[in-house]
Amino acid sequence: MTTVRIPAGWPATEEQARAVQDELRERVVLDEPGPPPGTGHVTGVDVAYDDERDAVAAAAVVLDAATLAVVAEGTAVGRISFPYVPGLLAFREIPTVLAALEALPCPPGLVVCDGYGRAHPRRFGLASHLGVLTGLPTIGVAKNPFTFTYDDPEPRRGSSSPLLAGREEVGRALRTRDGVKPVFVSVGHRVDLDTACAHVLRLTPRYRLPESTRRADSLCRRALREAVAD
DNA sequence: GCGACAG
DNA sequence: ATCTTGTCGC
Repeated sequence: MTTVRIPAGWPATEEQARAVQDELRERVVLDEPGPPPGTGHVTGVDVAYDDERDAVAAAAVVLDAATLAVVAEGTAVGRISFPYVPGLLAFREIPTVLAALEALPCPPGLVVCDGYGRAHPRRFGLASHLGVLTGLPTIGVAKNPFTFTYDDPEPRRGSSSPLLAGREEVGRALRTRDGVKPVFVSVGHRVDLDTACAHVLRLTPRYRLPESTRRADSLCRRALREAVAD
C-alpha cells in the first residue's frame, strides 16, 4: 500500500476548486462509445474516511469483465485533502484514488466511480475529473439522485428513465434488481451513456450496486482500519 | 433569503 | 462518509 501526499497547488478554497473544474471540463471526451461490455478489465474505486484522525484510504479493484473475478487490487492511504462540499467531492477523493490506481500491477480498463460524472452542477463530477486526469474511460454510479429529478423506472431489472437537470438528460436512473431502488448512472470520460448502463447491468448479477464498487468499498474500509491501527 | 445537496 | 443490534423477509 502507498502513502499519498496532497499535491502541490491543490485547491485550498471552494472558489479555486470550481475554477479548476471549469478549466478541466473542456477536456472531457463524450464522443467515444467506450470499451465493449464483458471484455477486458473493469475497475472499481472507492474511498473511506476517518475525519477524527484526518485519515483517508482508497482502493482500486480490477475485475475480469467477463467473469467478474478479481484480477488485482491496489490501495493507498493519506490525509484528507478537502472538506466534503456537494459538487466538489472530487477534491476530497482524487489524490488517494489516483495513488490506488497507480499501485495496480495491470491496466484498469474501464473505471467505475462511486458518485457522478456528467450529472453534476457544472457537468464535471468525480468520474469526469478522474477520467480527464488519467485518460481512462470512466463512469459514475451513485446511490442517490443528488439534486436531479427522475421518474421511477418500471419495476424490472434493466429498465431505466432519464436523470434530468431541467430538460437535459445528464444520466439515467437504472434498475439493477427487480423492485429495488435504482442506481444513478452518468458518463465520465470516453464512454457513452448506453454503454455505461450496459456495463452496470453486467456488474450487477446479484446485488443493487456493481460488484466493482462493492469490492472497492470493502477493501478501502479494511485499508483504513489497518492504517489507523498502527 | 432559506434549504437541499454525490461521498 | 460515519455512528450501529436486531430483525423482518426472501
